[in-house]
Amino acid sequence: MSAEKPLFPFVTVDVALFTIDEQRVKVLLVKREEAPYAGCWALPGGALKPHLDGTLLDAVHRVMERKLSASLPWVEEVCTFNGANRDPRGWSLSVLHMALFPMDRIQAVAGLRVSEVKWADAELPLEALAFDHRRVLERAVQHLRNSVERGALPLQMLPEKFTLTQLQKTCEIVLGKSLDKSAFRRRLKELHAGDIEEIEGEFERGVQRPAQLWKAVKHRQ
Amino acid sequence: MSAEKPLFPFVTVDVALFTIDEQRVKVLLVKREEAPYAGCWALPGGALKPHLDGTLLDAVHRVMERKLSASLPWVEEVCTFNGANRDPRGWSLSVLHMALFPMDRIQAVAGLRVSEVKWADAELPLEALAFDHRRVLERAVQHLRNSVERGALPLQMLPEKFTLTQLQKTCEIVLGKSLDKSAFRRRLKELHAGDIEEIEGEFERGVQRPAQLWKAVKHRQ
DNA sequence: AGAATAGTGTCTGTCAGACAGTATCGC
DNA sequence: GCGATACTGTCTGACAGACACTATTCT
Repeated sequence: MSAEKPLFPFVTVDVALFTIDEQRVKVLLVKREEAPYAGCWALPGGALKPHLDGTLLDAVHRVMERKLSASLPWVEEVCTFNGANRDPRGWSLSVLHMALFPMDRIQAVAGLRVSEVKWADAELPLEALAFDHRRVLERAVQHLRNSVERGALPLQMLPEKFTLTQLQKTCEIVLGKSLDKSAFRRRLKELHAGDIEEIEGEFERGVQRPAQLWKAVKHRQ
Repeated sequence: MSAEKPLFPFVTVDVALFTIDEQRVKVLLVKREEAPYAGCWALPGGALKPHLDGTLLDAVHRVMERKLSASLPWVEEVCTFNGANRDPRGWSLSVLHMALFPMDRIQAVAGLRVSEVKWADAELPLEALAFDHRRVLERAVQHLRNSVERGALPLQMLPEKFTLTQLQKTCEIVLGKSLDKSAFRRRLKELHAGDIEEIEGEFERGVQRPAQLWKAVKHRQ
């Protein structure tokens, strides 16, 4: 019950917010303004505020809306990182969440405060991150990849209207390997018939045969 | 910052401890002695004590050792249950863990304090459980099943020495469906060559051809 | 016509379930 | 030998990757 041995741990949420840009998986990083690790890049996150947040998910949305001025279309709990020694301020418990962000709205975020927020390559975390966020980020990337590997569609990374080729390319970038077009579409028809639907009469045009546009079918998350 | 709106949530660990008995998946329940839900059966668990526990996993082991007089051979974090309203005492965050227990040591636990601890059928949770533990248990069962479905072997539910038929039967009980012997063993050879090994010269004998005994290869968890 | 990409059909090798066959014990 | 279960080999159907073919636009 002394100051060094508090009865409660710090409870925080950390968010790995992923999108796709320049053919790479990107993650949102913020520059820490306060100690510890002031000036270091870190995953966005913040302390749970029981008087404001009904659930941890509420905390995630509250914290991220301040940083994004936009709401998150998809959030998923991944796991916790906890212990007496991972934060110099004391016993901390942080719950990692993975979130997805549409690639066509990157600018709305990146343009905000360039010196404080940036989209970094999620798979080349060259620089040091605050706390144990390097490990945390690795787990989040792994979670994303596993989800797609098991057949989940990262629809929330895409624009509202997208082509199947875009969807496939997104999966390929996440997985880091190329997929067969025919097999990919066969699987879509068999397993994801209820997740996406054609937008009748709308096509993406270019120097080629027009591509059917699709949209995600809204499920409650 | 008032008494009604504390700055910190309760942080607890809950444990779904599974084993196999009478051809069924069983889970350990304890009878609550204190309010709220006094007299109700619940999943074992307890509050994190930052001055005693280096990590949440330490808390799990500390809490369970008091109830089992035995250590847990396998513990895995599953997910959190949290919110302002799930515990009448206030904002609570409990981290669910799944643990496995060897079927040949059930008695060592069940015999302790029969009125306070019992092994209940994990898939027929007929009676009401304290808090939201019914949902919590469902998630834990689902986690166990998913793991085995994806190919994990629930080796920690088995005795130290076991036959492949026992291992297969255990998987079948968890999955709730029968498996093909030939395919099961083929997969063991291909994917789990490093996880189990024969105990040379040791066999399970009965009114039949003796069955080779195997043991789990120790990995750090 | 030719380039470019969308979208589809077919082939084929791989893998997993089905099932039958062989092996080895107790009685 | 018979019952019982351990263990193994082969067949086959489903599925997924490979790849080629057709379709439709712009230039």
